[in-house]
Amino acid sequence: MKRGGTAVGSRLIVPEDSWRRIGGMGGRGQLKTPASESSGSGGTFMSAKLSSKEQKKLEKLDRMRHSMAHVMAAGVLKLFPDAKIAIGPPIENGFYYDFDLPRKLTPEDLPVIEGYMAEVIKEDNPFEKQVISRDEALKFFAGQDYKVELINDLPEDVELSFYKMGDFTDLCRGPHVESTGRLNHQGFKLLSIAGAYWRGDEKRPMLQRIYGTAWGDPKQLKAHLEHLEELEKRDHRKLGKELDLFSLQEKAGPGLVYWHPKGARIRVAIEDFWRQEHYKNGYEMVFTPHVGKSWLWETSGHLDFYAESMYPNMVMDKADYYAKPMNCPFHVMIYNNGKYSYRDLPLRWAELGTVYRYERSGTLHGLMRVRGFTQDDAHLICTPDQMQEEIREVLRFSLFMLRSFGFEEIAAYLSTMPEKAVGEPERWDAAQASLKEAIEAEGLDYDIDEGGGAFYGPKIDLKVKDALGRSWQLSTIQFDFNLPDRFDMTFTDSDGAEKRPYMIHRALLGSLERFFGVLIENYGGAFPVWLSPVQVVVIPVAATFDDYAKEVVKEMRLKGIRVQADLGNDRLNHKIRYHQTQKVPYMLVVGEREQESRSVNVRIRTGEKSDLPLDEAVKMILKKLEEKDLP
RNA sequence: GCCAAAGUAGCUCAGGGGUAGAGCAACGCUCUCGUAAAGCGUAGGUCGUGAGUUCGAAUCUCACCUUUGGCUCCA
Repeated sequence: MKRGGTAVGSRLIVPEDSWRRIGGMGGRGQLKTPASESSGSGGTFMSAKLSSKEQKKLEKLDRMRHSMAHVMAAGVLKLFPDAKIAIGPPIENGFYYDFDLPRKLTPEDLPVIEGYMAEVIKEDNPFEKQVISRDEALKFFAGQDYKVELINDLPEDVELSFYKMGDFTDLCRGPHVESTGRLNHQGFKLLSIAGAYWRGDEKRPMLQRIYGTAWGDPKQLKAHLEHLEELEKRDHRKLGKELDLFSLQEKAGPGLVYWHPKGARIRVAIEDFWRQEHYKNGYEMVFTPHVGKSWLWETSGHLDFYAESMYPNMVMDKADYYAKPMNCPFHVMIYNNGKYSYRDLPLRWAELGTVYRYERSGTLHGLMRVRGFTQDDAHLICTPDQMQEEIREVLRFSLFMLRSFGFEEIAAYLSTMPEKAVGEPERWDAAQASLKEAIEAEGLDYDIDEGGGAFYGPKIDLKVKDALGRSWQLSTIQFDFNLPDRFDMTFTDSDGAEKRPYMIHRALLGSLERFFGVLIENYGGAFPVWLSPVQVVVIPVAATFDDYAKEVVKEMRLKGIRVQADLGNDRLNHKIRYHQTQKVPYMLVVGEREQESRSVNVRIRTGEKSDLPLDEAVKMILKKLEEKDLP
């Protein structure tokens, strides 16, 4: 495969999800996304930072979208008078409503429903609120099982209200717009149909959900739809194919990533930088096995709490082996293989460790959620005295790494002690205080998720905002009060006593696979020069100049530049077009003029052109490499 | 895992009970070319896998695999 075509399609972009912990264990229930994630339009990064004016605007949009959900339900009831209706809240950029319908919806139903909705809007029906007693409400919704359940589940002291709009009445807390005329009949679009469990519970009935987007006017709707198109263009799965970066192959197992040579070039660039910076920051590298005997996972507790996320056992010599879902027990094994004193600490051990986790088939998603991935993992083992300094340093290091990859907007989330937790409260307090202190020292915006930490320790997560305004959780710094106990880790303190060290897990980029996916989408495949798989292509205007082109390649390759000549039989225009679609940062066109003056005509990916002496061009490119800049 | 949709050449897709199609890419030849697609030709497919219906299946049925959109944003 060499030259890919283009693709068009239409689908919703998935909100960022893949929330990966790096250490400890426990079920999925312990995963918590930071608070303040979901509200607002256009993807609010830090809801707390919104001005009151922006807040008001959002409230207005939310109200409009909520009303739009009612309008859609009214439209669906016209199509299916027997439909059972569930819930229909406003969401980011739009709304949805869940239905229990007599037949499966098809995409062809959506325009029909849209038509009904436009009619309802034009009718300019007022939204009328009426407070209603529980009995009346139950009577009204007799047969509407979901509504009945909702009513019964509402606390006794809550005032129930109905909103009536035309002949559609819904149990609703409101608020709504005054009347449907306030909605823009050209400002909404139904986007997709999806299955959704009633109340998100997989043991309950599967409902049909219709998602829609709604805006104040057609212009905003258009802008939003264009934004969705842009997201689609940048989809890492699409770009991964077009730029020949990676693949996932069903024959060989879902959720397992193949890094092709061009993707591997990028990964190696990332890893080289990563190792170099870790050594500069006082880390040591370790390498640990991919599998370990059950003793390890019994001791760590993974087999008790994490088994359903692990690949099943392999039996060899009558012993059970498991592929590692986390690196931490192995790092602990290295620690416990020796004896350390306070003089040896802190230890900072890093590993690009590949782990395997069973993810449910329906949750796999390109590089973003996979079953085998490489964490840029490290464990810090230190004395209580060193803890604060270690946290501050690791946070500083995280920010440096993220910024090196072009992410400038970074926010922190601090998750604190949950109800069920291991470790003494004093240790939690000390750890939380040091996390908070470090965040403040770096001047980061942050939110606190009270009680949102894992049972084994508090943590800081860092989220970055990408070029399209989406936020991605990448770094995580987590205390672990569990493994040191379970593995009985100790160090000898200055008073000769054996004491328990602090252990901190951390991943800066998260997983290389996911980080790669984020990078691809952030740059839309047009990477900074230092990450570009092919940095320079030399194109002779005719075969007569092949030798000079080869000479230019040789010269640049010696300088460490990833360069190749395109000596194919194709036309110049064709070659330029191809390498442009491959988003190669620099094309050097060479012909008679250039050969005679030992120069090159530099065509930058942006379309800019300039004539430069060969050695100047080399210098310019090396500078961009050094600065990790775009071309 | 569950619901829905999809899987046809390396890529993007059309077709649809009766000999498998296009464009791009690949390969060959011609042209020797100055900044986003030269021309002609050749080759390329167990139509996701397996079973079934049928004289005949890529097409219809069923099962499985994989992919895609969703599955705690609460009346």
